[in-house]
Amino acid sequence: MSSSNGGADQGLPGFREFLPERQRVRRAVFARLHEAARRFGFEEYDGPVLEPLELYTEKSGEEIAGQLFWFEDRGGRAVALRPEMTPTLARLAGASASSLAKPVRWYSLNEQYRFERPQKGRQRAFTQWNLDILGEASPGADAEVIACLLAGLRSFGLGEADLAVRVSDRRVWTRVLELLAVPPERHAGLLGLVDRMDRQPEDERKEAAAALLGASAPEVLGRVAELRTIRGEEDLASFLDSLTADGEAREANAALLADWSALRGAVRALGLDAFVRVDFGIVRGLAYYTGPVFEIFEASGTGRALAGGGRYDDLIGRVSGHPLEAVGGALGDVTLLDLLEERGCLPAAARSVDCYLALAAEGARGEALALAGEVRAAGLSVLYPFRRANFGKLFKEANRCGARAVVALGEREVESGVFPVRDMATGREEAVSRADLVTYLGQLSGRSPAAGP
RNA sequence: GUGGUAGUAGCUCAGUAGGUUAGAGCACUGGAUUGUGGUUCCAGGGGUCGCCGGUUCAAAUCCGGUCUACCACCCCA
Repeated sequence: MSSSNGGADQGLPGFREFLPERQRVRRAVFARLHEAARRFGFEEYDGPVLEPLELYTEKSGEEIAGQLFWFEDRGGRAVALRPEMTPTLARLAGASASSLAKPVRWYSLNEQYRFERPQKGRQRAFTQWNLDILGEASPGADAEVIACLLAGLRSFGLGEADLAVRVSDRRVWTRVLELLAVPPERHAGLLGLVDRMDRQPEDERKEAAAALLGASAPEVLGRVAELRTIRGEEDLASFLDSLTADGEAREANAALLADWSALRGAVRALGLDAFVRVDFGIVRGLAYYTGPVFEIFEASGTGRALAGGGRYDDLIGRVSGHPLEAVGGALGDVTLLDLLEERGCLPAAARSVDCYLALAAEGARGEALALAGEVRAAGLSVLYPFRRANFGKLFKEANRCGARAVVALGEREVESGVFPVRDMATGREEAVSRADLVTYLGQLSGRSPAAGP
């Protein structure tokens, strides 16, 4: 609830809080992402939350600082909360590039920060799942990254009807713009227009294009619009060749297409063709991509991006001085959780405890605590009440805690040394002697007794 | 940074010709239930109606500001 005036009682905008009920679900979601990474042989790494500001400004220019959480530390050094993992990864990988056995598959799942206005699907602090394959230039690596991201999403029950991977390629764009004689320094501006093509009014776009390209704007815009409609390799081939009659240029086109086809082939062989479509409307920002780029969208409904990535073969060399090919992708938890909730695909995550000790007589407290110690030492989770209560209330409490088993501990049990243990799922109750209790509870919980205190 | 909409109990929300003591469901606590859970029934606690100011005999209600949230733009690594 918002209280008074945006003070310290409120928390910062864009920073979420998770009560246990919600956090359980988040943990369950993250567990599936970890699991997908494991199936694809990715190893987890992590890095600092705080980095030198230059790590980000050098790569993307000074303007980026406006979208970072950054400040001067007490030693006068400009630092920033990480807005993404890739620069950190580039440094880590670059530093050990010569001693790494390539290819490397690394992933991370951690929180990142951007100083932007929060809105649908975007917070200032968010958890992102990052996957990267380093030291491998062939398109099979790109396919693996896409496949693993899809595997993560599919593990929640999302399928072909829900997800679409739209694959583009920065080299194709660069090639087309070259053949259209667009000066290299204008590429970024034009790609920005492409990125906005669905949102920006046509006359506005024409105006911007004219400002950027002068007289050639209509011709270039027409060709660009054509490229955006291409959905297959054959169409792409004839489109590229329609831009030039030069023999050498056409050979270069063919080489590009061969690489592109190899990616499509790998995706097909991995059984993912139904998810993937060619779509040169995808440009992926303007930063450091050098090859195929992709975004994964929610196929039905709002069509917002859930994940994205691409190849960035130059970045590690630029950051670290040790060139290393790289392809990666990332998936954020904000859009993912929204989508899973909308679809009813959130993993079930009920509170649970292996065993509840129903302490109905103060005289049994000593026995209960001793038992709790033994059961916990055996690796089971145990709860018991701090104050004695009637069995009715204790069973209610046990139920609320998600107890799988309840041990009745009253006057009678302490005297007799025999304890009724109730299986809360079936309602069945069995009398168990004190000596057998720990083993019995272990069997009931489905956990093998662990060693150690 | 720009624009639109909204803010009433922990949650979802009722509540305007301005008029005693601001309501419901869910959740929470207690009881029915002094040896056995989920259901049911009864009772209870919980509110400066986001905040500050203004208009008025009187403001949850009207006006201004402010904070926050949501939505869109910018941006999207």
